[in-house]
Amino acid sequence: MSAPRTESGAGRLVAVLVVIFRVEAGRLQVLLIRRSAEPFKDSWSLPGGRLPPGSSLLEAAVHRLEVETGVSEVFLEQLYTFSDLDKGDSVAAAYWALVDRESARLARRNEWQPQWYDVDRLPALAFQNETVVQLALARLRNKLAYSNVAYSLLPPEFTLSQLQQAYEAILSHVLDKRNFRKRILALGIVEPTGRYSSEGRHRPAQMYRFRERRPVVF
Amino acid sequence: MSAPRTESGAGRLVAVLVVIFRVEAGRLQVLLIRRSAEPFKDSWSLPGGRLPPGSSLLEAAVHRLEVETGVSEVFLEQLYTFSDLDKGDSVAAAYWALVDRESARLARRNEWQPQWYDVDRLPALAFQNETVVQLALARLRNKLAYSNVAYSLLPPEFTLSQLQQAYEAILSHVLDKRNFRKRILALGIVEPTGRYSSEGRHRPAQMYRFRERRPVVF
DNA sequence: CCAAAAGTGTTGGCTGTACACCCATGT
DNA sequence: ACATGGGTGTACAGCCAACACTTTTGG
Repeated sequence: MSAPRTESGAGRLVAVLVVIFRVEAGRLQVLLIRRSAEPFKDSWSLPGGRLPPGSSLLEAAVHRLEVETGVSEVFLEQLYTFSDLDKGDSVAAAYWALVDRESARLARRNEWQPQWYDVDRLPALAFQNETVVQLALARLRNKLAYSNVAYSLLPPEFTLSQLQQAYEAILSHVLDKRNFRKRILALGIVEPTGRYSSEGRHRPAQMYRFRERRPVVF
Repeated sequence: MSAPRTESGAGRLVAVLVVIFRVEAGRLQVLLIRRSAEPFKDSWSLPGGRLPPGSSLLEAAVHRLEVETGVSEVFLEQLYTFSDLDKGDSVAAAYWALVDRESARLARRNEWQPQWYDVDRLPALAFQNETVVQLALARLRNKLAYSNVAYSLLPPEFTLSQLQQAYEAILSHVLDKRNFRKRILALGIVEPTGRYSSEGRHRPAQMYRFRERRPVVF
């Protein structure tokens, strides 16, 4: 049957995890927390928690993201649901999100000590959270090519060079400037705002914004 | 936290659904069953059931597929996990699979009356199973282009015309014969067996097999 | 005038698409 | 002989990758 039978017996423990990425100083980073409970107490893991009764998976993921970073209107998508991350009998629905380093601010006062880590220099993680991160990273790299996911990685206005730097950080290889601009402009995911970045000791740069601040796939 | 706390209180009900496709007589079909329990008793739905204690999601999906069709070595992949298919507090992990009409044989004696339905002529479904089917269909169409998913839709040996017919049934539009053959051969997902189909009142056709009988993505 | 980043075009290869005819077989 | 499906090639267009110099500004 496609749904629960009304019957007795405890169900499964359902957890929700969120892989939260940002780009900082040309590095792709993931948000990790220190576990405050057993098992794996004090080791690093992805933020997450038990799915509260009455809450949908998405609501729980949004809430967790908001608790950790303070942001909510960002790209957030289901990644995969795992049932064998630990030896217990639990099911973990993983989500992934992209946040802008300026608007995402970690709650410093948290009992778990949230920290950003470069994806290519992760510490040892609880359960098999490295698997989850790797899967999220693969999805991210994949979606970069044919969607506007990056919209929530950058501030509302940005230069094409900044966008390119974000792409390079994610893909971890350099891109040709002219081809990058051609491709992005041809995709039509951004448009010029008419304003110019003045923050250089250099030539001012045209600023752009994403046409859509929600997921669009091509 | 990324996993269960050891604590009291019942968890969630976790269900596993499977969207099983086949191609029959040029039509793409989905397997449906009649619900034998409330709610939605006697209406059609996707095969599924509660995730048994101690079982992983994949094991449960494999098992369900095997119960319904008798096959197990086929393409089977996680689709999406829903938490709002019904008004209850359950979570449903959906999988999708492709089976060959020759080897998949429905268990006739089931209390639920499994039946194949054309995807474009579904009856009213319980919960929001139409959503699930539509999502699975989108994934299937998408994956056709850059993977060998079709490997479990056809018998071990088949002609390129049969393969093309399967593609056309899934995409629901006709394909150019020469371009199709060029593309499939260039992808390298199939190879000639050297044998010839003799089942025509027509010219015998070269038979092919898939190089890999497990998912390969390009 | 120097350093630093912005901005800009062309070419060649590859890939995908459109399109029509002949062949082998069975009846 | 005819009906049925099997099998094949070419030409054009769009896309992607490689590649280097000039401009603007601040110091």
